[in-house]
Amino acid sequence: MSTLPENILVCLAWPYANGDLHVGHIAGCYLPADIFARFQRLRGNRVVVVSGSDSHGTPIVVRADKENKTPREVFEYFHERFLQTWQTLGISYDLYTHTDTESHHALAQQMFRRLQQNGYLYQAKQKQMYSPAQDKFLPDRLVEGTCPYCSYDKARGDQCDSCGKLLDGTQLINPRSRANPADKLEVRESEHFMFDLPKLKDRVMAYLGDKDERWRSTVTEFSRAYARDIEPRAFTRDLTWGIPIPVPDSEGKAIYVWWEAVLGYLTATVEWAQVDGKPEAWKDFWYGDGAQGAVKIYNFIGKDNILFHTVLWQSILIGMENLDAPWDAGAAEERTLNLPYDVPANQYLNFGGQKFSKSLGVSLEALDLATKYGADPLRFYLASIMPETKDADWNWTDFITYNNSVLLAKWGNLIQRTLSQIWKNFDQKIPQPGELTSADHALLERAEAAFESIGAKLDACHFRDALNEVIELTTEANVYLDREAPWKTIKNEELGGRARAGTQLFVAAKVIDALTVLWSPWTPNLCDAARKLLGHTQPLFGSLYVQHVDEATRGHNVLRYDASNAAGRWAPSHLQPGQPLGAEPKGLVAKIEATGE
RNA sequence: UGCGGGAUAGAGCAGUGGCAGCUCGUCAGGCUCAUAACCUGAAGGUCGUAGGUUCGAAUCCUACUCCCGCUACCA
Repeated sequence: MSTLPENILVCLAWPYANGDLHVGHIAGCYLPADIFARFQRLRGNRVVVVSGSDSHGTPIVVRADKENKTPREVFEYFHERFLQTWQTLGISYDLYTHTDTESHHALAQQMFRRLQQNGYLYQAKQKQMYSPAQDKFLPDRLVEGTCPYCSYDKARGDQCDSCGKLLDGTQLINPRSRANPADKLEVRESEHFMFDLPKLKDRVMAYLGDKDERWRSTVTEFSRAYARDIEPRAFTRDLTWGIPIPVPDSEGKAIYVWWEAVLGYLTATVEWAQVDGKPEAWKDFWYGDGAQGAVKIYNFIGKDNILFHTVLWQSILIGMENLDAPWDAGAAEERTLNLPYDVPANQYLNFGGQKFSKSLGVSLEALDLATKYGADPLRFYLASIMPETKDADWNWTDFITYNNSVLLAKWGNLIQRTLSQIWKNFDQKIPQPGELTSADHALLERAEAAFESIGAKLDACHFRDALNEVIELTTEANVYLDREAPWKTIKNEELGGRARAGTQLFVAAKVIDALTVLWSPWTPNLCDAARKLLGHTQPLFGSLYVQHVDEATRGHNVLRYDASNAAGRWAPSHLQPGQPLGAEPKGLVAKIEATGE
């Protein structure tokens, strides 16, 4: 076993700021990452969670044109929506920023220069569609024309919707601009920078070579197959809405959004360190083993992102070695950046054919659902069906059922039935236990052992497996109550009377106390509420807040995590007899009624 | 067309060579502390199709079918 604390950097995929987040995004990436981060914080590790909104790229420009707005207005709107979504769902970022900050721009250009200096960028000409009217190159998506294969006359430059063939904009017959069909397009050559990935292939393959034990096979197989036959990829695009490349006389050339978006993991860590008042702290995660012990970098993503996070991002990190100012002005010696330790990629959550929105009158937008039903029911259901090995489906009936029959009926009810007896019959205080029976010991030992076994599963990113064990222990506590029946014991001196009932309820309360920690990565709000009832005064976790960061020419809002009050520990219960309950227990979990229309 | 993943009880899923499991739902029973919540038991599957390897296959091999992702400036 490694020694604690470890430096754990949790990187979440950067959501594209051109539309709201739906439950599929949450289940695939953000929720598992948050469960993991909360668990690691409870364990006492030094955890930093970073991500941000991806603000560049064509779709944002398209949407902006359509709505008569600037790209910046579009992405800033969705960035604010994302900040709300994270706060409502409790996705606990140490820093959630975006890619249009001055510092990200500067560091992305530094990445470009460093890759160039290290010999990994070269120039090549590419044919692309050019609009004389707009005086710019058009993205293939925005070009329309007749498909050379099936003659469909509204084929897009990237793909024909009729026959499904993948196309190149220059292949279209009678190409025209989708925005302005009168515009006569020409094929022109454009000079671009290419990332010489084959040069880095051996080092990437070596990196992928020893990942079998930890990584999911869906991730390793796919990545190796791709890396084996890797080819150069374009590093620049003809786009004004992006980060300009640091090359003289290259107007209109931007860094292809993918490369600078993944770089965000690094630049956001740098920004986190600055905002946190410890500008050098990012090095503890990106260089060597860090000042305070081993470093592990995790990248949580969806399956569509695998190659970018297992091959291409690694190529950048390796290719950027020996970074200099402004990253690391004082570094004299050669330095290499740390590569991801694990890339737990999930499959997709789909909505296959469900008539969800009609029956309940809501969409599957994550912010709406969390606002309407609360974060915990949504987190719990999504975690229950989390697509770890294959695609899953959102189902309204199941959502309601999972909430009502597991979260409420098993877990909420366990708290309610136990604490209400203590409240009524034991002076609102945790009872003093007498001698423990073998059944008492068995359950208490089980609750203690759960920290080790569930912890191991969480540490290995086996979230569903871990959750099942938490539910199992919750059921065992319910079984214990049913067998022991303190409500009978207290009325029957032959069974031990009030003293024995007090012991039974003490055992149950102690297991509940442990369960509030074991459940907390999934349902943090419910668990903190339960702990208040038990009489605890400090919360398990810290809280999220928005902070405004000013730079030279513009400012931006970031989400941060304040851990100063967090008192949770991933450790067995220390609940003491005599501790007064915090309040009269009543309905911690709300029942969700099916509208039945 | 290539590369990768998936197909197991009504639904959602676990199970990588040794009697087919879990949660929910259904049916029956118990309990009455608890938000009609809790607990026990039962019914329900020829493990996508067809072959093969093996004493033995959901699990390994071959072919096929369907679904998903990548091969796109949709991150």
